[in-house]
Amino acid sequence: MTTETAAKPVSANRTTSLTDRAYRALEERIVTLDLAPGSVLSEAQLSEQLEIGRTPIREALQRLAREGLIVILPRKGILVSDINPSKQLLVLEVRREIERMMARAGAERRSDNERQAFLEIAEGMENAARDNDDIAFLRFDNDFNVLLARASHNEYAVGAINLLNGLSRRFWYLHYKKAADMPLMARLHASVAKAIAEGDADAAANASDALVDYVETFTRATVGGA
Amino acid sequence: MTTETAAKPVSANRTTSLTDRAYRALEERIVTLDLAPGSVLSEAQLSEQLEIGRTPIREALQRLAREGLIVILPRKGILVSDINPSKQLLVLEVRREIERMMARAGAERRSDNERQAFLEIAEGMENAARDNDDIAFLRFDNDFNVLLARASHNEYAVGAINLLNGLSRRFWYLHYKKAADMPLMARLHASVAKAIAEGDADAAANASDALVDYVETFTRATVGGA
DNA sequence: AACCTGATTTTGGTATACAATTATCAGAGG
DNA sequence: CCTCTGATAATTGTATACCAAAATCAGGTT
Repeated sequence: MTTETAAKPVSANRTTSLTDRAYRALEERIVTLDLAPGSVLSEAQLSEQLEIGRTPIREALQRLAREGLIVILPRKGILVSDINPSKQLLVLEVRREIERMMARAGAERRSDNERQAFLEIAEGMENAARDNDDIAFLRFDNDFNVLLARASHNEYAVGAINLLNGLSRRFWYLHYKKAADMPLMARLHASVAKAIAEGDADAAANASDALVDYVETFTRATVGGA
Repeated sequence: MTTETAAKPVSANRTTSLTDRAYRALEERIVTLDLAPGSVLSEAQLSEQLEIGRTPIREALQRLAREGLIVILPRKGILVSDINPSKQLLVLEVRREIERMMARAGAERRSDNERQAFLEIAEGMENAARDNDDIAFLRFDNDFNVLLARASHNEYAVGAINLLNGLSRRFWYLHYKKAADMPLMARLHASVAKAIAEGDADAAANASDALVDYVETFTRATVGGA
């Protein structure tokens, strides 16, 4: 019963498949622009680089293609998709709906533990805004996304939002340094977290909309600036 | 003109990959309950049945798993997921948001051709309601979904809704004969199509909500009835 | 310049083999 | 009878070699 594998000494994980590892490695490299938009990839090349067979590579690539991070041109090649602000607005159009729904669901369905975690994130976000602490903000932002996914108690909403996360994260990674008002974003996040903690679904929905409003304004600004 | 396999039309297969064909075949069999919930599948068995190698079968299965139609138990097997009304309500919770958004977007962005097509579907739906014509309703329902996906001009919304279509269609296939009020559903569809054709985004959103309201009521009824 | 032509590269797909894990089942022992 | 044990089978995960189809490109020919 108590198969307590206390130590995993050798290689880190037998628990994750090579497909998952390939997916995560490639997603990270694309989102952080290490693999720039327009880059040409090939299964054989990636298989050699990552020291993983073609089968897991293929499966990881198909998932990335579904998420819009790469484009597979049959019998021609694979290329990293370009960053398109107008498409980014379409992504936001969908994110707005799902995030509002998740905020509502979180406010109505969060557990006691989750309520406490939202409060801590709200506090952390307000501190990050006050101290202008980028690192803290990024950490709490990630925590917030994970927590909201869990607290919504809707696996299908999580699946839908995960489909969009890659493109969103990449756009953010490219542009946030330029013109993003981090303290404002942190405060907007704090509002959502607080409303969810308080169980006020309407307030959570409005706060979520306000957050997406700002992100959309920011995104539109990059279109005009281009 | 080379190898004449009498039973198989070899015609249109040049354009679709075997992965797609396997996906479509399996999705159809699962949605129509030909592969019943709880059925145990295996890659080797499917590969033999469909006369397709394991690679395309695997890729199709991973897509089906993402959509929640099957569950892959690593190194154990694959089984067709069960039909769970409470999960179905979670699916609807997400569908409601995306469909409303697509209805809005369709009203604002439909082309002239699409506007005309929506009008034809609205008329067809009203006729189907009047004549109590199930077949016509199913046909127009499919046309409507395809058209709305196109007219929304948002590929990411389409991707998100496609994730949910399998589970929705299966639930519908199982239950619609029992208690669904087809004429009412047809009229609700007609309202959405009409509002989109008229370019009235708010009316389209309200009509979409009304449609999902009915589907949700119907779904809840199956929970109580079970 | 325009047009073949063949080599090369790429993904799509098949077949096979092996590894890791789990289920199954026969049989021994109580 | 029941329970434990160990061998065996079954299943997915992964690697690899190979072929097919299609796109690309570099020459060569006209």
